[in-house]
Amino acid sequence: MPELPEVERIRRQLQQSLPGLRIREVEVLLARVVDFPNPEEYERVLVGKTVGEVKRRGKYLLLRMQEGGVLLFHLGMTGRLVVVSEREGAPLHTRVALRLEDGRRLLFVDSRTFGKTAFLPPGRKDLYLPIKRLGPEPLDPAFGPRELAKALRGRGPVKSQLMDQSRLAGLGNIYADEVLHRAGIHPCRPGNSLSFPEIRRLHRAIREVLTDAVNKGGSTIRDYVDLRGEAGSFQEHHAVYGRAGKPCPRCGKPVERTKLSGRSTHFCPACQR
DNA sequence: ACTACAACTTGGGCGC
DNA sequence: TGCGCCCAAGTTGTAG
Repeated sequence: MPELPEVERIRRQLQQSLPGLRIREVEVLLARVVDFPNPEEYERVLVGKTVGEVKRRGKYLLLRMQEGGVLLFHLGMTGRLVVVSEREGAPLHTRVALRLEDGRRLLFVDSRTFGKTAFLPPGRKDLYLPIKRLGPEPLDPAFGPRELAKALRGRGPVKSQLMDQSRLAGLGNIYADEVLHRAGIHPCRPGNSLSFPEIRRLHRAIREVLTDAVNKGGSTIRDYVDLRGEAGSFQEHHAVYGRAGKPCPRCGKPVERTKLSGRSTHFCPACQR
């Protein structure tokens, strides 16, 4: 589920509660969620480390350790991070548990197990290819229409290009649909067919939708909750995603749903050209 | 180098 | 109630 706004929400909450805390114990409950190194080494190497700054890159959460190295999480479709007090039990589908020095535990919970975690040793962030391959950050001030134009090279559908993490980091199925609606661009348009004014509109739409979504706590379709267990509210503002057959908020015509490279795609046939 | 699709996995919702 | 089918916020690997 979690796309850039949801991950950013969680990042901010982690940044408020974790830095300065030491990890006392690490328990991997499902080995295959650990991408690197092997689960035993992951457990061993994290014990005694102190959490520093919490960063985000695309949909990845990066917990810098003060001693060096980075603890990484990708939430996949249903992944959650939860902080529980000393006496609270771990929820169903807890995959990794980190006990902190204040007694609380940081839990990685994921029913579908598409999520991943890894520990990247100091100075070895480049060894983790998924991160190395990520495209630019859409909310980075340096990301302008020119950078977007670069991401939209080639004649594939613009929506697929927006979701391609190596072209642009952070957009998934929900926000790709929402952004294209706000810009008035049809999801099936070849990326390289967009005029520069259209690119500027799309660039603006990306910044506006993502910023707005972060401020509204992200979108909760089914599973997403933030660190405190609270759902987002941006789904109430979706113009097209999940609204097939309902009126387009701009023109009132029914929103259509189709399939584009295997993903359900929502758009207004009247507003999006 | 493209695009399309299956695979990974669990669970919810729907029709019968 | 239950079974079977379809669907789901993501990524990766393979086939064409």
